[in-house]
Amino acid sequence: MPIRMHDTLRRKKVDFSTIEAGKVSMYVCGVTVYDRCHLGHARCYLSFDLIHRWLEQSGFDVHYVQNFTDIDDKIIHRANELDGDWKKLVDENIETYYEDMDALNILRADDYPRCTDYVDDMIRITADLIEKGNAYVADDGVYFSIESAPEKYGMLTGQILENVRSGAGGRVDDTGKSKRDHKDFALWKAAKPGEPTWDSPWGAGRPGWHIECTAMSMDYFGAQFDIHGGGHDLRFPHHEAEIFQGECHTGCSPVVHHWLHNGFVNLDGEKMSKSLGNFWTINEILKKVDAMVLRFALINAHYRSPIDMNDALLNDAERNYNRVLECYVTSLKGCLAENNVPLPVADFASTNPLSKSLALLEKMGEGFAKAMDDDFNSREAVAKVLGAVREIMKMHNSDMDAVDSNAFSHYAIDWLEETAGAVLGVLPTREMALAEPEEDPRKLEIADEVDALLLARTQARSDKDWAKADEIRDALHQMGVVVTDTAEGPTWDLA
RNA sequence: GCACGGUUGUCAGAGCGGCUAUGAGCGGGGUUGCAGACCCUGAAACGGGAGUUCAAAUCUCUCACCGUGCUCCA
Repeated sequence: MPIRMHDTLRRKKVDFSTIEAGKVSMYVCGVTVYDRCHLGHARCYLSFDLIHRWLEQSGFDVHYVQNFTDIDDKIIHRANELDGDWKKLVDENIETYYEDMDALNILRADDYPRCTDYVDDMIRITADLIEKGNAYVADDGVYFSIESAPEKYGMLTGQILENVRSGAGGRVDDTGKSKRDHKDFALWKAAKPGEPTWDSPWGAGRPGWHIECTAMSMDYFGAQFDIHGGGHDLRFPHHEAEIFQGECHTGCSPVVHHWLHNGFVNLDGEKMSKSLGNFWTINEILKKVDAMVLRFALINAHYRSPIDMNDALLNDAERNYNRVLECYVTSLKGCLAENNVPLPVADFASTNPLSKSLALLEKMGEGFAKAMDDDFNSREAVAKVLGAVREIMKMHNSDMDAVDSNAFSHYAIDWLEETAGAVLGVLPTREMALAEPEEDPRKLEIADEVDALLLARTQARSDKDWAKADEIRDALHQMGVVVTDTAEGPTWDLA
């Protein structure tokens, strides 16, 4: 079954086909490194991580390129607010970018080009566009002329040339004064005092934002490539500008065969933005929430739909994630020996519960693949994993004989590692899963006191002195300790 | 104004022509002194109107409402 994906340009799901059989060229717009990454970046690169993983899992050899925009107005402004050293600012933020993404178990792209390494290419492409009559030199830079290719306007977003708001009023940037038309966009910005500059045939200056991605993607992939991704907000004008540049420069139409855009993150129903003060950096949120729980929460939604991030969503994710984890650990502990016993044939109609269960899990596995094939529907895929977890736990809790239990545990581990592990990326390593959790120092401090109280409570319970037992439990609550009674006796943890 | 997307039970949110998911919540049961956790089980929805069809949450038209973009943005 072919993979289907939603192409922004064609505005529908299409069967995925590659330029070269078995290989995928994928370019995703990276971050402008003027600050730490926030939740929105996490969502974007997580979306494409899932796409990356599923394409690999489906047998494609994926060449994944993601850039860093390391020169731009915001970087210059931010550096000037600090010590003026934009290179230092850029390096620091690239460093923390990797830290944040690694924490979220996002697989590295194959290449992370920086746009300042591509200024020569951008100059070459700009010169070619001028020669072809698609761009013109003005007082303060070089601009792409929309009028030279009006048929390409609004391809991604359906903007109609006449309707785009006229006037460039309100631009923070004071370049753009000598544009012939307000819709034209800068390919090269003439030098301004105090800014980093590069030499060019049009004098000193620096490249425009849009031309970067064209230069870098073409360097890796040539005139055409399979997938171009990015945040929903980049469709206009950034990606439309790329279509103008790339297609006019190469003469290829299309340059990009599949346009993929991920949805945004809202916070408590409001758009996440700095002006509203509801910006969460990944770094901040990971102080409160386990990275795998955050990952689980973010993939538990289709990549194109907006996510409303709130505590309920995170609590939900935590509960479900722990369920998956528990199932994995139980299965790992269930493997007592090498598996050399064949499992029974999977059969829904069988009276053997193991055989029936295997049939169910097989079907869940197929459902998982079907969900991912259908425009990378990770939410549906997560649902299949949770369904399988329920089934696996049911079997673990049933009275299988030791041989079956061992064989089933091996099967369950394979199932989970292929889906929740390799594709969804939410399983820890086997070693980490089996490792005893490190004791919280706060817990050790009060352990003796708590144990003494629990002992008294156990005594009270066996005396059926419920009032006293509950009194002790309340006292423990006051200390921030939660008691849970199990068949093996009471256990406790910090709230 | 233009464009794109959406409106499904209490909530979140899949479903893309013939049973409807999943999770939380709620009801019943089990386990439990109780609570929690866990397990089993149940009820409950397709924005309004029209059309196509043997059959519509699903396709078409229409109305209403919501979100996002049109400016640097993942």
